[in-house]
Amino acid sequence: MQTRGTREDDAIMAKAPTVYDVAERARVSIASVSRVLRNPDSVKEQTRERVLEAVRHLGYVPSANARGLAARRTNVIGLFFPGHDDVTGSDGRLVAASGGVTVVRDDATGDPETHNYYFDEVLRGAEIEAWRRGFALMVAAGRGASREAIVNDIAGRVDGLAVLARTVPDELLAHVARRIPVVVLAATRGTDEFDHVSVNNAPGMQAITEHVLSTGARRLMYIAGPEDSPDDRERLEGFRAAVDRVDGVTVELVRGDFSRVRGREIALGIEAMPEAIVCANDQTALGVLDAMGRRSISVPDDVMVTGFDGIAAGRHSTPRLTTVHQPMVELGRAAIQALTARLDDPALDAQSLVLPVQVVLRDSCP
Amino acid sequence: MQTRGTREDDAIMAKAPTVYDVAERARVSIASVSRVLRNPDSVKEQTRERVLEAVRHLGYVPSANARGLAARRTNVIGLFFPGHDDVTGSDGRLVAASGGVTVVRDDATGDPETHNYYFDEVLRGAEIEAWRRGFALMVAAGRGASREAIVNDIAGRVDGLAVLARTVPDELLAHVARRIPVVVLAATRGTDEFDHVSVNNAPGMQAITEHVLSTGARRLMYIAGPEDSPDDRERLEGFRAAVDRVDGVTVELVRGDFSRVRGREIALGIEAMPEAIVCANDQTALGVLDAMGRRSISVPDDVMVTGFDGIAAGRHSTPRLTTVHQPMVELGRAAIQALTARLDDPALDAQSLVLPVQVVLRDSCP
DNA sequence: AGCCCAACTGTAAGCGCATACAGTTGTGCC
DNA sequence: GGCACAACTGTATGCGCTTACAGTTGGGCT
Repeated sequence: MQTRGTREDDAIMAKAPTVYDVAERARVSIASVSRVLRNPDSVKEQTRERVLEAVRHLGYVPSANARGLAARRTNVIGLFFPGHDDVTGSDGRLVAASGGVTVVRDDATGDPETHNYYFDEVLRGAEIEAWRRGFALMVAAGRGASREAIVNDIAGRVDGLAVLARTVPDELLAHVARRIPVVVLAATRGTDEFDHVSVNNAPGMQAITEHVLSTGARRLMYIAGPEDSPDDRERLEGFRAAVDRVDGVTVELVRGDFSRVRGREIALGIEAMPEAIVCANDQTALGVLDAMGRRSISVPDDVMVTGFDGIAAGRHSTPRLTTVHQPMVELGRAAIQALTARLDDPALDAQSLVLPVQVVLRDSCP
Repeated sequence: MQTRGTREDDAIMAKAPTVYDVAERARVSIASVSRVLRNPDSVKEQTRERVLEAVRHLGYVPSANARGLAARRTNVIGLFFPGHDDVTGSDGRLVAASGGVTVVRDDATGDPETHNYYFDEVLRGAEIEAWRRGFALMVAAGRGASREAIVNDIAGRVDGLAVLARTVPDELLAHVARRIPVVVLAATRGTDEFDHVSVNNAPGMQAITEHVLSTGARRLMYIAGPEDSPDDRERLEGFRAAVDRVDGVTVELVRGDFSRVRGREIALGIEAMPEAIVCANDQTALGVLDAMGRRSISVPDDVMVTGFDGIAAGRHSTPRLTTVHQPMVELGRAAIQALTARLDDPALDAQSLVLPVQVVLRDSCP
């Protein structure tokens, strides 16, 4: 029965072919089809060819579900992080306005970016490492209400789950952890039994603060992040450690929220300008730079500014931002590594990996 | 048989509980367990409570594999995009240098970012839309050699696949498309039968070029992207269309590669400075701005510069970059929408959605 | 020629769930 | 009190694959 290629080529996926279909066409058993796909060397070449021909001809793609069920593992790793709030187009209807081009003028007064580069970088690291190790990567962001459903859903789909600190309620995490290994990112180990991967927040902040103090500055402002952030807490500790070792330092502590807008707001409101503003993250520091630019206050001459994170935008800001670079991509990779290590050996002790950071001196505090 | 909670709570996942375990504990059939999870209202409240208690007590999380197999759909959508080349730590060993903080000075001569924000944005849009519609999102980047394996792998795991143009060989895509719907991003429809989602490249570039010409500029340089990019081709068309409608315009066309480094290189090498440099994307334009800064050539007074994409970095560059904003997040969302539309109705005609763009006037070409 | 063993290949039993269909129970009504 | 029917619940099957185990084949030996 000869079939013209085109005939089946544009068939509208009447029914996805299965091992049975392939086996029938190749005149072998389904076991042989499975072998050709999983362990080609265990099949005679001639048989293998017949099977592969059938695979190609039928457009066969094995079902990962069936495979996962039979093999008892999915080969997928999940990454869960705090959600980008769904601001854009809340009703979700897109209009195809083909031919539509509008022109607007952006005078820099509009809403600043809300985007957090941090997660992109972590995600990139995770993606690279996961596929390198033969795992697919599934991503999910925390949506307020449906968080539990999503976490449960993803937990049933993966062999292991990496979660950003504070994005999943402890109880839910504990529930999930009974089924698959969980690694927590950006938090050092507390009393829980999970693996952790974090960066050297306190020593990093301490080092950059010491650098600031080494310039002779004594009147400092510290713009912190949200109180429930473990990262923020550690950074503040590092800052205090540095400050406490030097006499005659005055500190004004302001609570920010890690955002650029808030950094700008705060900096616009400063009356008695300090000699240096140490920010808990880069976004905040960039907001401060925005404000100083607007107020025509020279950085670093009138006030020095430092950040923390090492996001790309800081390399191109005006002035270029002095900061502590944390290895975000490595963080993602390390999470996957920790997870695969535990999958290989579930009996491993819970580990807590702390990645090194780097103080990067640029123009905002030379 | 009473069991103290703690006993099982810290069990090291001896074996993930299944519906059978839950059913046994709740003294119901597995069908009822399944109903409680999928369709709670179809079960008497009292029974439901017993089941939920068992779920909680046992730490039960349903297997998506088994569910997907039985239900014949995975509820996962895949996103495939060109890979970030795996540059960092090629051997993959991480050293936990806890306590390690190094200090470096960054004088802006080092390697510029290689990172492409474009994909991050698209990914974000896809992620939002997928989960909103009840699909999980699986991401994969194209790795040179193993591309075929990865695409096949992911194809077996998802109900639909979104692919960035030119990242997957046609033949492979055709193979996959016989099993699941495929939508191609950032390319208008050619001869294939896939759904497409793209942006209004040509009209957008035409509009911004017209704006440049409206300032009176007549000697232009155009820095294009790689030749095999459909986006680039369309933008160049738009540029030409604008230029052709005005007399006395001279154009020098240079071939770039969409990267910031290359943009800088090219701009550093310019001898006869044009009145305006129109770039095929923002990264290139930012590189040009870098170069002009270094050469102390004033933008826009001595030369105007425009980009295309609307990445966040352009909002904060010096000077702020005039560009064409393309809705990257919307692109990702639209891809998911197209996919779900086709899943709902496989008989749909292949559609080609073109999203509108927006010319954003900022300081580099006011 | 007969035997043994290596190299293949086939058979069959699940993996954990959804669901059609077949009970079972409880309620309102005559 | 008995019947019809609604509201639940249980039984049984199959989704598409992996894999232990049981054939089958053929070549090298004696």
